[in-house]
Amino acid sequence: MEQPVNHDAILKSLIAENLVSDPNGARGRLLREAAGLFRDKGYERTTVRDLAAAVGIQSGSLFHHFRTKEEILKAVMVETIRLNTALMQAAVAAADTTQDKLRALIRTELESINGQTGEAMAVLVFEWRSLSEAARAEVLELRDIYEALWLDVLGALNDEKVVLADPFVVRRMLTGALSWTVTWYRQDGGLSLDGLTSQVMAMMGLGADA
Amino acid sequence: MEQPVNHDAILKSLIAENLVSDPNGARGRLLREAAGLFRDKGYERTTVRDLAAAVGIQSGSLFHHFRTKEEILKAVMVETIRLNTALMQAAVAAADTTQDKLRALIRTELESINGQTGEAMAVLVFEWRSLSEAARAEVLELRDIYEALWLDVLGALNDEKVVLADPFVVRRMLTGALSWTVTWYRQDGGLSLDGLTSQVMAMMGLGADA
DNA sequence: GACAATACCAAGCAAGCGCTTGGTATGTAA
DNA sequence: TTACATACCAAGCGCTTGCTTGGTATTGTC
Repeated sequence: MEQPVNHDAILKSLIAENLVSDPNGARGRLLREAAGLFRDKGYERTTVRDLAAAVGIQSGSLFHHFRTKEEILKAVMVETIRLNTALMQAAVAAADTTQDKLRALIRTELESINGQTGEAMAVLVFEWRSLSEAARAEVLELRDIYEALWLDVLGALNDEKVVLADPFVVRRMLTGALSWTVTWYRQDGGLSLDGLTSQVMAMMGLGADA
Repeated sequence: MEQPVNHDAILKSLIAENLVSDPNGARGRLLREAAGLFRDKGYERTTVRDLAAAVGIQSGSLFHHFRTKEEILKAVMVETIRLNTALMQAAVAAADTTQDKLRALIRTELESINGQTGEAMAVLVFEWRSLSEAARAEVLELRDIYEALWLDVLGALNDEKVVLADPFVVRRMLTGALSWTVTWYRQDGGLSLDGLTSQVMAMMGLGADA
């Protein structure tokens, strides 16, 4: 029965802590456009000239804000994880039962992927290979915090014998299933995000629930 | 209780029909190496020089076998779908109950992704964007046949009220979940492909079953 | 109003890209 | 033996790529 946590408030506090760029600022706008381009064309196919054109500057001027193209990709990923971790934490905290917490996690991740910030989330999932070894390690560290949220809830459901499969395996299956929605789900179709969430729950044999 | 269908026999008959290249021939060897490189580095990051070096020829000589680099990607995808469709059909035909058929589909797809031919299967899933519009349409046509196999079985399970969620949605969730295994599952770990299949069934609330 | 820092432009470099070209061995058939 | 196709090499063309450089507006600070 979670009231959708205030997305804007969380975003604002992250901006205040300098953990996420203000989407109105130059840097934030670039990251937003970059996320969109990376999702649509892939990191490799997106040129620095594409990126620059998207925010209306010359390609060389990009390197005043970022040292390399890869640094842009990394920034997109890091800020996306930070935002979504915060959103997840709030959503889980607002839910009562364990099953509700799972529902909240699924719903929030679906929203992260298919909502306004979805472009960045898709990049996080599909452009992994384009990160250098060093950057990958850094991003992974943040990702672990995010994943721990899931494993806590799935572990509890396993203890309650509501979900019988291994929590690690279930989480990984859900990662694939939910992120894959970016390739086919359209919010303006006949299925709402809540409806999609219910379908996922139903697929796991979990009821319409409370 | 399906006896794993004879993989080699199916492969041979496809080669005889000229639907799949002989992996011992020059073309087949290149496609195999290409699939590996595309999976590991991505299509864009793989250069024609990489491809040529993998089979021990000069980069220019590639274009004696294929007109463009994209044609190589397309060939990898087309042949992979053809092989796996045939494998799927055999696996489904060999299973008795509907639930067994689902198990066979899951098991076969997991094997396709994580087994010997898995590299190509991963390419099929993750390098979609790199195909031109025209090639995409052609590959999609083949893919529809493959997907129909799944939808038949999932539709039947839905009629039987064994799986309550929408067959289309379930199939798409499974596509994501199963293909995502390529990023984390290692066959030499503690979990066998049969074990993994059971975990997926368990996640859907379907028993250890027959 | 002086002065630096910031944000950008215009131009272009070096490297790497997909692909072409002209030629040479090797195999097969008449 | 001649004739022709197949499978390759060596060289490199034209273009795009990420990124650099040197300079100029714009902004904030005292």
